[in-house]
Amino acid sequence: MEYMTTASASAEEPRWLTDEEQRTWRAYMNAATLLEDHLDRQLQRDAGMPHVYYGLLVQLVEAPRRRLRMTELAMNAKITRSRLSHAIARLEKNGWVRREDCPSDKRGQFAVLTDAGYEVLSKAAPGHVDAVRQAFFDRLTPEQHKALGEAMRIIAEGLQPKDAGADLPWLR
Amino acid sequence: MEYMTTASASAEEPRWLTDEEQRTWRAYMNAATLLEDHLDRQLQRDAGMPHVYYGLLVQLVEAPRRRLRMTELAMNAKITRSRLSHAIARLEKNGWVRREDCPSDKRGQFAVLTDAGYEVLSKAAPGHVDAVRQAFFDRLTPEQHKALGEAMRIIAEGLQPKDAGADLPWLR
DNA sequence: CCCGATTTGTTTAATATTCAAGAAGGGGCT
DNA sequence: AGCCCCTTCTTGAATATTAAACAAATCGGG
Repeated sequence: MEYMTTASASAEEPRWLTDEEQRTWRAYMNAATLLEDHLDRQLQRDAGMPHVYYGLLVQLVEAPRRRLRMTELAMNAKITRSRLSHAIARLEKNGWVRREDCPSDKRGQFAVLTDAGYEVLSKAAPGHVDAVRQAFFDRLTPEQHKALGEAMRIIAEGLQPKDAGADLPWLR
Repeated sequence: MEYMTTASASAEEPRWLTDEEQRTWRAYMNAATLLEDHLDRQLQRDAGMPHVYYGLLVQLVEAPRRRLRMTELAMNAKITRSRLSHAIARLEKNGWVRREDCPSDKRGQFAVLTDAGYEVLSKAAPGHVDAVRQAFFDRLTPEQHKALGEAMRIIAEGLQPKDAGADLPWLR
């Protein structure tokens, strides 16, 4: 009951969320859920792929020579290597990405954006930007935008500690 | 290329994101991805269910007589009825929820939190609150907290318009 | 050089979600 | 009643993700 304000029977009384914190947390969860659903739907309709897959193509198009090592791509996208393997397999089947061996490390693989991948990205980008703007930026004041950006940077940083044994998705 | 700053070949030049907007959007996506992964992992480990399922139990424990109609529960959780049907089936198999017919509408079903469901929720709640605090609230100033809450409320509202034909998950 | 530990990436199975379709009841209408 | 349309919820198949295990290559000492 992450939201409970009342007492409980635990040994060390947990610091339950205040009403204000609950309201913020639920607003965050609701917005995050609806937003991801919205963008998934838009991209599935207009580009034939979910939002995460689209994000992978974006990472690739921005990378030097349009290619990235699998682990680096997983790190940029904040996902596991397993998930990435499956995703790249699907994108490869679509002809939007191909794999290449890494010359310097025989274990390594590059994911490379193909011309067809570049095409589908170019076609989908304007509609996606519109969707993001309409749902997100167009509704926020500059102050809210700024505060939200800083807050999210802090949270993202906090969830990827530099520690040795940190449980990060791309190292699992 | 939702992040592109450069020109493109589209008919109406899309309003690409500014650098600042790109930074905010990526920070948001990174934080949201890492946060969901973090909470899913914590709850899977400590309660044997993903974060969304936990959220369903929370909705039920707060509802009168610990029960909600399927559509209402889907609406509260911002998910599709199909997804909810599958989720409740799983929670039912665990003995944490049971279904009941609605007397006034023979199509209707209630999802009801069982005592076992209440137990698992009570045991998991403190650890979950800790995780949310540590990843989220403990890192934000009161000002950031406030701004973020307002921003997310606006975004969530914007994504569930009152319009007749709106494409909302629980009406699909 | 050799060995054990680590890194890299994939694979299989289990689980979860989406998508399209459909069964069944409700409600308004003639 | 009969008809049509809408709402409610579920189902089965396709897709996506997680979890656990693994092969192969690299790395760091001895």
